Amino acid sequence: MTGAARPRPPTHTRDIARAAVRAELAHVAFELFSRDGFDKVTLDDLAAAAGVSRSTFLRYFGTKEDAVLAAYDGHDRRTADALRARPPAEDDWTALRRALDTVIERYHEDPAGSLATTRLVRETPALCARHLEKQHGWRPALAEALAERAGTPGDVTVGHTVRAAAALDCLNVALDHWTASDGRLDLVDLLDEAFAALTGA
Amino acid sequence: MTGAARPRPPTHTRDIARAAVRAELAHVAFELFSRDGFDKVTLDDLAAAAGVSRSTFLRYFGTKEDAVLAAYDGHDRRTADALRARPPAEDDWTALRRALDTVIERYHEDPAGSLATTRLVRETPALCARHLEKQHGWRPALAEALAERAGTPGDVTVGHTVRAAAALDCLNVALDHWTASDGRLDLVDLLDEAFAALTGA
DNA sequence: TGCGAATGTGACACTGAGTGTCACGTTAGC
DNA sequence: GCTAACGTGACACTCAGTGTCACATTCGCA
Repeated sequence: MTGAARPRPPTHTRDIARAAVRAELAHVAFELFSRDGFDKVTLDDLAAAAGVSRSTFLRYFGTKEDAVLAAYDGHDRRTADALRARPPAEDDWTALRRALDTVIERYHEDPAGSLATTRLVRETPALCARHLEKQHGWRPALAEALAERAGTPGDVTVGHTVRAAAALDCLNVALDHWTASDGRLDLVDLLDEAFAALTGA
Repeated sequence: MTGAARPRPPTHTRDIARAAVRAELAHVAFELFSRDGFDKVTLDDLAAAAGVSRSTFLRYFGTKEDAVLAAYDGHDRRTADALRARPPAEDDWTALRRALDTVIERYHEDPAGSLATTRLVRETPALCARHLEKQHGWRPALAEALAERAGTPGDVTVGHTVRAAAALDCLNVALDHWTASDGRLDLVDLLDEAFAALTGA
């Protein structure tokens, strides 16, 4: 019965400030990584460039990789929510394809920035690996959303998981080609093509 | 014109000995990891347990993770070869499914060992991540094999890549369920179910 | 307005992974 | 037997990531 149970204080001021600092740190980090290469930049470099201590930087981002990959935070929840919002009668593939529009949106909002980020991630083995790992974590959320759509929440079948995974593959492959084309190819077309290759083959 | 161009000396004795040492090191490492947990075991522990120096251990396996994941070496090449060996008329899905029998075989040869390895990998974030990364590297080889089957070697389409990726997902999801069932469920059935969820949905 | 607690930050020490280098001993080829 | 290549061990080094501590600021509350 101590005052331990206070997860959210009355004021959100701190949280807002914290988010702003986080964004600024991510920005500085991205600039350095792009200029010098991810591996060449040390945590000390980042801290110095951002004007904070190494400790502080690591408090905002647990790892060097996270400073870049934070850009993808929330994609899983948003996609899962979009999936749940699709008409219940819609088949899984269509629902997944439409849910991914939520992700694609972000790329259309800032094509140049998205392209630069994607390119950095794909070209840096450490980032690529960590991104793969994080994205792998999206799978359960999507599979669960599919199970809910099927009217059996909590009962995630092999099928739900496989389809969720395949949909993420489609996204990745489409992004690979989009990046390789320097953003000239249409992301929507690429994603449609990827899904088509899956459903009708 | 110096004697630099001699990639393979007359005798293979060294290579054979090297492979044996490598296998022994992997075995010792696996025992330690299983007993104490991957993260608790340091490179010094491994070296001491194997009776070699830390340097030597790192020469055989570039990273701690590789000492475990070396078990999967060659799976990509074998699967791609199996894919190329399938009848040209066979559709991609069937060919992929059959090619994965090559991988499944290994699990039937030593179910207990495979189960232990798979479990260790899935339960250890660092191993899971590294495995994901390595397996991601199989994709191009499989996609290229599909392109060759299509009579267009070198021309890897979005479809080839997506189907290769999806097939690997099927393998992973099937293995997840197999591991979760302590090896009681049939791996072949699980893999069939995964592919079925993909092709007919 | 002032007090106390929580919180953000910096400084520091520490562990452990991975890299590179060098010297030594063994082994293989001639 | 001589020589060159190779495997190994012993270091030293960099850097990521963790944990701890003290200090300062800020917020909640009286």
